[in-house]
Order: sequence, then C-alpha cells, then structure tokens
Amino acid sequence: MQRTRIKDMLAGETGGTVLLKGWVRTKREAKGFSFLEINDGSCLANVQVVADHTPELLPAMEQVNTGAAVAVEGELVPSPAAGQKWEVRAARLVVYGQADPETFALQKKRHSDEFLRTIAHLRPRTNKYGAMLRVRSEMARAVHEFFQARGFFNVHAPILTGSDCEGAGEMFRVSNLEAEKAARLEPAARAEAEFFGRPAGLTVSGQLEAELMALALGDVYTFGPTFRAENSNTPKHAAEFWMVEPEMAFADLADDMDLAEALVKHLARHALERCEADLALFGAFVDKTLLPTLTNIFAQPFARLTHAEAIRELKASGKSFEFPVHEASDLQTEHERYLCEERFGRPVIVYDYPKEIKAFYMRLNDDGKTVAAMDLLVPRIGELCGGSQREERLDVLTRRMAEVGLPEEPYWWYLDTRRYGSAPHAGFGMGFERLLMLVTGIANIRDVIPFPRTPGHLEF
RNA sequence: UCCCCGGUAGCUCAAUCGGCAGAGCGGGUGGCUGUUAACCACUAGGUUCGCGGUUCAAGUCCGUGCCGGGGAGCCA
Repeated sequence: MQRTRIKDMLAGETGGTVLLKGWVRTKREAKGFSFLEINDGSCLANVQVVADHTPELLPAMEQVNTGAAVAVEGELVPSPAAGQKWEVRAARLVVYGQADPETFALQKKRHSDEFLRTIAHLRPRTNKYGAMLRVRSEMARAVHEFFQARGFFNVHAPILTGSDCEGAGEMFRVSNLEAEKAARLEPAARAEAEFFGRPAGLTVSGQLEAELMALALGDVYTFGPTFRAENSNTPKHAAEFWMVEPEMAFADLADDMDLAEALVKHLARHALERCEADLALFGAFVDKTLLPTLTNIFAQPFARLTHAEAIRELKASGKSFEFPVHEASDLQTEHERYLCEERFGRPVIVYDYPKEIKAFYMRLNDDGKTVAAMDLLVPRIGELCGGSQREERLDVLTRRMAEVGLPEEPYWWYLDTRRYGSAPHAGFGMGFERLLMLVTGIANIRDVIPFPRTPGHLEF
C-alpha cells in the first residue's frame, strides 16, 4: 500500500483506509487507548491517530515516544472531538525508529532559536523550521517562475573562480595542496603547484559572468551559492548564502529598478497565496505585523529617490542620527530604516550614488559625479537588492578601473565584451536569505538557511 | 573587527548586600481522563562556561580566555 502524505490526507473530502508514515510529535495516553500526533513534513498540520491498546497495537505503542518514526495503517474518519476534522483509527502500527525520551533534545515545549541552532540536524522537525524550509522551497520555485515567465534564461555561473578581486568582498581561498607543503613554497612556485596553476577562490558574485551571458542571450539570471570571507557577525550576513542575479541586455537603470520591484512584489504575493498555513504560523508566533507588511509590499509602488534626495530627506527629518548624514557617504542602517519604516512606510529604492562609494563597473552618469546604481531597501532588513546599469563604454570603464587602481589584465575577457558588440545592460543581486527573512519575519539569517555558515561555525 | 549584554538542572530562567543551589517545562513512577502545550501526586536530576585571584565564605567581586546574543562596520 502506498503511503498518503498528511497534506493530501487532510485536503481530501472522503475517508477510507490510509497508510501514514511520519514522526511522532506528541503521545497522550488514555485509559485503554493512546493519541499520537504525527507530522510527516508535507505540511504544518499534524494528523491525530487513535490507537486502542489491543494485543496487536500495544507492544508497538509502548516503544513510541516523542520523536519516533512510525507507520500507521488505519481508517481516516471524521474526528468526534474538537481540534481536528479528521483522525486515523489505527489498525496497524510499525515503529521504524525509536527516540529515547531521556536524551532526545526536542521537547514538546517551545525552544529558543539559539538552542535550536546547536541542533540544526534536528530543528527541521519543529513547526517553525519545517515551515521555513517549505517556504524556502516555494520561494525558490517562484524565483524561477518569475524569470522564466519573462523570457529570462537561467545560467549557471562558476563557483570556483580565478578572479582575485571582484570587489564584492573577501574571498575564500581554495587549494588542493597540503597546508604544510604549500607554506614552504615561494608564491610563484606555489601558484604553479596549485590545481589550477594559479590562486583560486570561491565566487563572491556571479555578476561578471552573468553580464557575459546577457550580452549573448539577452535576459539571464543566476541563482546559486555565493561565498564571502568577511568577519561579519550580524543577523543579516552569512559566509555562504544564495543569491539571485538577473542581468538584462539593452536595459537601463529604470528597467533595472522596475524589474527589482516587480520581483519583490511577485514573491511577496506568491508567499501569501501559496504558503498560507506556514505564513500564518509566522504571523502568529514570529512577527505579528508580518501579513500586513507583506500585503503592503504589493499594495502600492515603491518609493524611488536619488541618493541626493535621500540625503535631503534625512536632513529635513529633524531626527538626530547617531551617524551624521553626508552627501558623499553611503546610507547607514539607521538611515535606511528611517526611510522605509518611518518616512515612506514601504520599500524604497535609492539610486544615483556618488561614484566614490560604488563599484568600478557601475555606469557613470552624465554629471560625471554619480553612477547609475540602485539599492532596494525593505523594512526591518535594509538592503535586499543592490544593482546598477553597467558601464558599457570601454574608455570610461578603463578610466574608472585606473582610478580605483584595478589592473586591466585579469579582466581582459570582461573588457573584451566592451570591445566587441558592447551594449547597454543592467542587473542586480538579491540575497535569497534576506528575501526569506522578509517573507517569514524571521529576524536572523542563521534561521532561514538549514545549516548556516558564519565565522567560527562549520558544524553539520 | 569594535561597543554593550549574557553563560546556573535536558530546555527556559530565578537566586536580595558576598552567607545552605531554586522554579516552571521536559524525564521517570503512580493515578485520572475522547485527549489535543492534557491534568493531579510523587521522584530523580548541578564541574553555577574554563583558568587564575580577593575573601572566614564566591553563582555573585577582580583579571583572563572561550562561547552566545544585540548594536556597528563590510554587504546581498
């Protein structure tokens, strides 16, 4: 007999014989029978099993505790008691794996996020993390749906890279050499001994490669892991995270902002429509304002203002910020939060930043002072997307590289795209975990990825 | 990396001025009950993060290290 997932079982209108397999959340003993709450991960809801203490069922039932993996065969019938529509009257009970109640870490009570991080191998079996993982999967699907419906191609950027200075952050070194042997070699000899014959690292961004693909396929996006060796210890940074990076040929900054806004709106709406039960859990126990916040995201256009206008808004606010507001500086976290949480009460896109505080590949505006960059800021989290129109003019690009002290040689292939058939193009990066923080209300990036990698943490 | 706060039972926390180490939940045993964060009674459970110091006496004070959280920077 085929097992029935709880999600399908509870959605059905008729009962009948079912085979149910899952993990016991709680066991309640009564006189002559027991109640089991079973969860199989297919949805947030458990199904209640009623098992009489018959000679066939009792021996197995005595082995069952919270956490055990079981199979139950029985009749799905309307429940006579309040609390659930259906329940299963057990005819057969098989225990696949027991869970010793003396040592099993997950209890029926609520656990702190900090504790659950120390048992990341077991936390998917809790309501909150099960819900997060289902939403995560659904959001990944929605990202692909969004782009593919718009004619974007999914391209796979390399994870191993030889580009030493992509500019987005500190890179992890990758080597197959034994550490002791490598340490004894001179730099040149060491590079030669490396697997790739040169220093290698893990990618900090697929953007440059995505640009190459966009200048051939038109509209593309990458969706893959990204690595930053920054010693960042904050609720919104991880050393390994997943990033969505669309890149569009024949597009300018306005197109870029339109795409980012449409993407975030689509994902917020999709979460509300397709993850209703799981989001209700987050709305009830994680962030009471979650559902209004998400609705508000697609209810109205995002605010858009230039960096200079943002500075004026901040100065006119009359607020005393810890960090002074200055025309030549990037916005501080407190500034970002003021703009989207207080001043506008919705997501905000800030664009046209001073060139000094942005990367070399961003397109120089006609004023010669600003670049066509944009940051999409959302309440609570701050920067969700960061992007720009790319500098497509070879002479301007090489001049900018010289200004910031970047050698041209390692970027010969990048510059080649500006020599041959260069075209205006634009794109951005969206941190997938930050999106999940927005959509679930979960406050720490370590809790929206199954096994978070942060400084000093490589367990699991 | 910098600033602030914290580390006590399996978990969440309390312990007054430096003076006998506590509670709830969870576990075990028994009872009761179509129960549903079940309930009632009893019970076991401690290197108070490590090291060093002050003191008659340290969970508590001092120094130091490790770990965790929050804020900042870096950014997605």
